[in-house]
Amino acid sequence: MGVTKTNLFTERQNELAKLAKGLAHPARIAILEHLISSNACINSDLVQELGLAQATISQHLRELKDLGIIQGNIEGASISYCINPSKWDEIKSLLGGFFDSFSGKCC
Amino acid sequence: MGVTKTNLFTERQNELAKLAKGLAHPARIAILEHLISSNACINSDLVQELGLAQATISQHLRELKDLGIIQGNIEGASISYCINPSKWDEIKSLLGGFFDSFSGKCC
DNA sequence: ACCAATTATCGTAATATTGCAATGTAATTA
DNA sequence: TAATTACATTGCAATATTACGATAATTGGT
Repeated sequence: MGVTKTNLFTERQNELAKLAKGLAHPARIAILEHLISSNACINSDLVQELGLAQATISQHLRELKDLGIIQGNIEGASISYCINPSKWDEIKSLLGGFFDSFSGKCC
Repeated sequence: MGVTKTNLFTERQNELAKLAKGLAHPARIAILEHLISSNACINSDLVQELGLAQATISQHLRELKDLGIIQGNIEGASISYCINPSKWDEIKSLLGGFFDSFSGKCC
């Protein structure tokens, strides 16, 4: 039904899936890459950089912000978005732990 | 439009997003965790383990298979699914590289 | 050949996501 | 204060995802 049965899964499984979903769009990957390389930037930069409409970028930024992956500092009339370092580390170790849990032996 | 403008992004960005999308559902996380801990298992096990219908599990397995994350070996009437070690490593290093690209310094 | 078990596929309904034009809001400048 | 700039939000259309019943397709045993 397009509705995920969240209650069937562990909190960790839901959390991992939610974070993965945050990364599950090339525009959001591109935004994060741009934030990383620019070491902070603003929405209008991104509209130039990617070829998407301002409303669309704003929507993607909101998703990343809601997940806590990025944070926006109001800077006069514009907003300076950047990576949230602590959340970034949290996700990194959560995903890292997941991928490390496979021993490499199989079948 | 619910349609991703793939052409706007780099191959790497699209690849990362596609892999993340594969992990972007708790059922698929649960399937992978189960495959890891069981060191191979079959669909009917998963139907017991998770509380989803057989058709739904089969659909999630197909997605993971299409991405190359898992592989299925026919074993009599049933199928023994397991992690694809080389693809697992590939994803691990791709994602790892992405998360390592952030220096930790910001704003 | 027949039947049961296992998995895949099809069809369909419910919901989610993506994208953008239009509009709203807040700070900035003229 | 009116115009401008920079984002955010709303509303909507197109498409994707999730879930499952029904129904194939394949294999194993009788």
